[in-house]
Amino acid sequence: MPADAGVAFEPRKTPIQARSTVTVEAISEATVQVLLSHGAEQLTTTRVAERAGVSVGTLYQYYPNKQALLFAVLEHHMNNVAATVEAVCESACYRPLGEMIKEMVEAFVNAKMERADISVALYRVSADVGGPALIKRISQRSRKAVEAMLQTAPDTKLPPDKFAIDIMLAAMAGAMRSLLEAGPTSATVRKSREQLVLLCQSYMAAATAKRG
Amino acid sequence: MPADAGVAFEPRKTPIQARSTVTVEAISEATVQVLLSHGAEQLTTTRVAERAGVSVGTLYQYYPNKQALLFAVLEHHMNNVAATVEAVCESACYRPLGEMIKEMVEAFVNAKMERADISVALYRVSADVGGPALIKRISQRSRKAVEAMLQTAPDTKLPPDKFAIDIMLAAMAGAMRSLLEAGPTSATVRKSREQLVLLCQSYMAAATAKRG
DNA sequence: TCATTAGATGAAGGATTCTTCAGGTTTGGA
DNA sequence: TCCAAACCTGAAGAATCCTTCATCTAATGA
Repeated sequence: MPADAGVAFEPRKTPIQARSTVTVEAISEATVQVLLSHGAEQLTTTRVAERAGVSVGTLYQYYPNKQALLFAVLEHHMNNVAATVEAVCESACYRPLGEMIKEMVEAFVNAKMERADISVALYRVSADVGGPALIKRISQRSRKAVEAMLQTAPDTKLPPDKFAIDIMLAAMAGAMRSLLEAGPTSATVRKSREQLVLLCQSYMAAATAKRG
Repeated sequence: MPADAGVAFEPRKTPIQARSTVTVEAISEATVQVLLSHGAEQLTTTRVAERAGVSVGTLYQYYPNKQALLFAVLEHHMNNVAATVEAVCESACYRPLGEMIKEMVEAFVNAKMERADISVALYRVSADVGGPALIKRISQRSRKAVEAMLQTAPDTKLPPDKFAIDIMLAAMAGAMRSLLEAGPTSATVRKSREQLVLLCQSYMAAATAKRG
């Protein structure tokens, strides 16, 4: 059985006073900072607390354990990206298929690049914290958003396949991961974004029969 | 700086007698077994040695540290997959573009599925062992093989772009990872393989101008 | 003002793991 | 047969790290 079965991830205490709200945010931000400066391997609860300017005990008042802390940061980051994609999906309804895809893919790439360093740091953490399960959950949300958008496309005949959308999103995310981990230049990013758009466009065009 | 900077990965001693060759293989295999039965988190050098039927000391005679052990297993697995892809690329030269891609993608999917359990276990380990660097190295090998194959395609005009091939391979691997981590049924695998072929075919068709 | 609750502290407990090394066993050749 | 090299052993050293809890301080409201 996987190591992380049945560990509590829920926060232990909810901030009530303004003071503790600040503390919790400081801890969250410190986690990212430590991840960036020391790497996942060297991230200890003590170090995070230090960086946040609080004591370890305080950290454990809001996060039941180290995993929960990392999970919270991962979740926050992924929610950000997913929310961005969902927003774009809504605003791109009723446009031609190619444009929809372009908007969506570019939004995704841009959201990831916005905090490229954090993305890379979190890749290293993801596996130890139940990342795959979280990814599955969030991917599903994104898939629904994309699916809803595609159904409003004027130039497709077949209803877009759930399965195909999943594949497309996984491919997009996978290519992006590979790109981020390679430490891309801004020129590389531009070119990748363009190619990724083409990739998704051609696949979706092939997966949904065209009318005219 | 990343945690794993400057650690020795080279084997400490090379097996000479037949006895030690057996030992090293037993350790390698035991690593995979422990990975599968206990997960990456619970993998300790002592447990691996136990499973291999040797003492920890013996393990450290051939692997300088735990990372090196995991890295060796990861490298072995990835080399396997890469070699399979390269072989197929050679044998599919001079065929129409679509067929080439189909052969290549199916070979990749099949190779990954062959040892699906190991693949999943290794995903969890990859980040802690310098996986990204290894992936980069091996991807490059695969890309060259694919590139060479594509240049023999009779029905393309533009020379296939290095960059585009990288994107395609990363997308393919990323989608496959997502699939494997979801624990697919054999029906899902079949459908995914088919869709992945379509994804790569349509992208490559779009990226290389056609003649007839 | 004072009692009550929220919040913070950090030394110490407890547990685990990686890795070494001094000494024993096996192998292969002379 | 005998020795040197190869190989194996596993208890113990050493280093971390996670997490707790008794205690202290700050805020709230009556």
